[in-house]
Amino acid sequence: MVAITLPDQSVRQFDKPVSVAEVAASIGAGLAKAALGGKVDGKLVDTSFVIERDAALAIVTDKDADGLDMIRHSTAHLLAYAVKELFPDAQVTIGPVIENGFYYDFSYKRPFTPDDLAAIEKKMGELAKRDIPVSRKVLPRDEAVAYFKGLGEDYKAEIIASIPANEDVSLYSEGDFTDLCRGPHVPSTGKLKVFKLMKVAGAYWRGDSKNEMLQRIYGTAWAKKEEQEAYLHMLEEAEKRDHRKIGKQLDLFHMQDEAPGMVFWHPKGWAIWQQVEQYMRTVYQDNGYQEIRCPQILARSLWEKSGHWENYKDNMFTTESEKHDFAIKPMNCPGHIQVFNSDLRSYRDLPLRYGEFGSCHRNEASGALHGIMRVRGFVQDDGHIFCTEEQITDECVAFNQLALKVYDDFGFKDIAIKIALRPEKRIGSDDTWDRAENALRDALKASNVEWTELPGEGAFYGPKIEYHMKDSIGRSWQCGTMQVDFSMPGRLGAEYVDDHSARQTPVMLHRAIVGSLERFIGILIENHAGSLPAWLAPVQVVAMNVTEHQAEYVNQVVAGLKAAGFRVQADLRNEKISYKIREHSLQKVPFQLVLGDKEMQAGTVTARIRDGKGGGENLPAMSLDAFISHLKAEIAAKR
RNA sequence: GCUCUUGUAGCUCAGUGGUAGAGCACUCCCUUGGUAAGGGAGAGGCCACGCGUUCAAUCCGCGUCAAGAGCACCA
Repeated sequence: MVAITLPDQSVRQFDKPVSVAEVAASIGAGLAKAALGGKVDGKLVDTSFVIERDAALAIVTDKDADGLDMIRHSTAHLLAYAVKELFPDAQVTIGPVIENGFYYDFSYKRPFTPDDLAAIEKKMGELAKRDIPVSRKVLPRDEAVAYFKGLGEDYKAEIIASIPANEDVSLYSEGDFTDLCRGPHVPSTGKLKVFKLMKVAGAYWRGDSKNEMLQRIYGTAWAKKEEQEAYLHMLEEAEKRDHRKIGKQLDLFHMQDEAPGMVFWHPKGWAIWQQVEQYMRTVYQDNGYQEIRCPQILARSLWEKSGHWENYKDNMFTTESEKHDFAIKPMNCPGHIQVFNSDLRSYRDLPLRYGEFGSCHRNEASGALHGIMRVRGFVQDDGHIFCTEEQITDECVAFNQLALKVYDDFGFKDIAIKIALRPEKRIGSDDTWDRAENALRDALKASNVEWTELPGEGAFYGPKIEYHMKDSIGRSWQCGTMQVDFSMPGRLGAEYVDDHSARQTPVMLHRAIVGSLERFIGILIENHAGSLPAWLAPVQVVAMNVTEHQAEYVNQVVAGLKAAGFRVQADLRNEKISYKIREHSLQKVPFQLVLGDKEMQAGTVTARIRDGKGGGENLPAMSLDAFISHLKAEIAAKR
């Protein structure tokens, strides 16, 4: 007798071992048809899996996250099947599930073209329609190696050969195609209905840049057509919001060949920058940080002490003067330690918090550069806190609160917090790491927030908290970080005098909230699709005349708004009012003042608001003072 | 850095082995028009850079630089 416990805790008795498919069929024909796999005592299996003894079973369908993963994984195999049909001499390698889809890497004598992709996708559709059964069999490892070697699939053979010799491996077959795979897979290709191949690109065999470059085909797959359409729509939306495109359209910045990875900020882009920087400056001022400024270029001897010359040289721009080597700073922390060291510090001075909008340069690999999101020259809201080990938790609690407030002010409400824990390669004793990691956990616990932990992802000198913000189309960006560092203060000779007159080395906390301002502004642009809220908008108000009679009145209004501290422009051009409105609408100006004879005679302004519903919406005509109050309220609310 | 793709007017893009075209933007003229493009004329390019092949190269080949996608990288 086999007793199967279903998720609703009901128990079904079977008089002999029973497959997942049979259990599904015993529940209902609909479920039998929908079943993609099963979860037996928490382990995902195929529908053909035979349950030999009492177990808990959940039937997996496309309504479960596990089911969707199975669909994606099986679609990756379908892709490989189609490629082998069309290009028999291509070799298969691996094909995992990734976020929103899957990929499969092939070794082939030439790159696949877009035409190839279309042909492969068509073939996949045909193979899916034929509803070919997918079957699983198990072979001893050595037999499997021989099998794939015999097929000329050297990469597969290599993968299997790295599995321990005494283990069996599972093979999945559909039609003439057999692939090594841990599984599980959907029972037949007909379950795969919604998929699309996205792009092809190179990728290294086993992810190592020393290895051969393979052809990677990316695809997306979903349970329902509408889900795929929503996903494709999101991608389109992301493309429309591309900060590089909007940066050009709104005349915010440009980049050119002579300065790869570095930004030329135009007046409007720099206006945004100034808003962000000035805002972050008040954050420093209001939270116990002292702003400082350190040199851009420091001598090699300092970088040798800090360890950068040895470990980070490839990423630093170096220069030389009168036979001495220098490096342009890639980060601000060594400079901040110099300021700390410039005086004899007491434990009473701690925690000592320094902040800097320091310009840093890193020689990033050319292929890593991306618009203003990944650059070689950048500025961070970089701060360092010198404190004692006992103070770490309190400082992290305060920082956590501050970071969340800043994200909220910028309109990011959905923040995921993670702690990156000790990596394999690290310095410091396990005891120190225990204390540091627990200090971060305690801080987040005390802050009453939830977090996830990332084992092995910490920096070599200490663990860190990471802040990931979700943007308006659901993408996640890591910006803020709080890192505990037990190493650099000692290396660079930072000390303070404790309450027994003994010299101690402080702990240093590296922290940033927005991170690189370049990148953060890129994120802001994409998050708002260029329509920045009034407090950040480079031009907050444009005042325009309907005919030239009101030119003088426009100038008066503009002068009044300027005096009130707003970023405002006049548009007195000899163009129709609808033409001007269109232009400033495309420029995403939040408020457009249309000033004609009506307004001039009444001494009022009519404001057309950007964020109104439909094509365009006006505020009621009001006095200039009333409009100034309205604008001030908008800006104060950071809407 | 690696693989593939790309580089033509300020912008978005056509195009050809015989030194180039459109729309928008720009300048001038007409127009003074009330909520997303009024009309006309004009100016504007060493076709990324260098070296080859050719009678002739923006186009073909090689190299360099830069950009894009992905990979690797992000201490």
